[in-house]
Amino acid sequence: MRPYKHPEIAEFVLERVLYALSDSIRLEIVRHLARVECATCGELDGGRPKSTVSHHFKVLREAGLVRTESNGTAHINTLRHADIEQRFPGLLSAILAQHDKLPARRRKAA
Amino acid sequence: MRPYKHPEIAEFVLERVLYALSDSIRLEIVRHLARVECATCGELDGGRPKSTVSHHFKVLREAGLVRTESNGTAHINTLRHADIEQRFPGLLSAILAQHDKLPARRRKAA
DNA sequence: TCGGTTGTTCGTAAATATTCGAACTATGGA
DNA sequence: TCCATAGTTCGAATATTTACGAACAACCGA
Repeated sequence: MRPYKHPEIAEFVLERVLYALSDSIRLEIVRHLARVECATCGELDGGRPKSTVSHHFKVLREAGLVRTESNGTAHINTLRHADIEQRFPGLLSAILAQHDKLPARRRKAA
Repeated sequence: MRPYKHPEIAEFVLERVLYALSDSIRLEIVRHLARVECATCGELDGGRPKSTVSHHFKVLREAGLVRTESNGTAHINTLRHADIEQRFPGLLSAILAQHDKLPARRRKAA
């Protein structure tokens, strides 16, 4: 019994994906998942309340960006990188690449 | 005197761009502009009230996706394709390409 | 079985977005 | 000058999102 419904690739909707990624918290989660391959929700909460994080994961799941699977008491999240790539080639790569090439954002020291 | 403020390339914010494109009306406008190169607001209103369309153009302008310039009484809109490409390489192409390769969406006949 | 851990769901309050009519601005032509 | 055209801005109603505490469910170990 799987409590999560993940959309199939054919069901992905571009607007929904873009919307999911238009939130800084969710975009950060996706970037993190792109680096670590998989992680529990707790590892990605950024100190926010569980219910808030759960909401964002739900949005990401329903967009097709994240797959969540139960593993004991923890829930393992993975980025559906290949699925998104198949449906929207180049999209996720462009978004993730953008992050890497923003060197001046956190630099505050002169 | 130019009544519009267009952000510079360095001011583009990914989340804002994604958000602007996460709305079907705005995405449609962008797709249209990608095809025709330039168009007035009226040509892109889809029969909606002017104030509604004006709002969506404002969102697109502030995200950096569209440039609007007055030309007589009409306002000419152009997609800032090169600017977006420079800041977020591959992003807009991926989004626009997606539209072209969706052959099964409107096919309902067996 | 009792707890502790992990995350979901519910309910509600606050913030944001969307829509659209109405009034307004700017431009160009008769 | 007067009028029509093309869009913007304002204001208000509606809808959607977000945030988060509280209650709940599933799982595991002792």
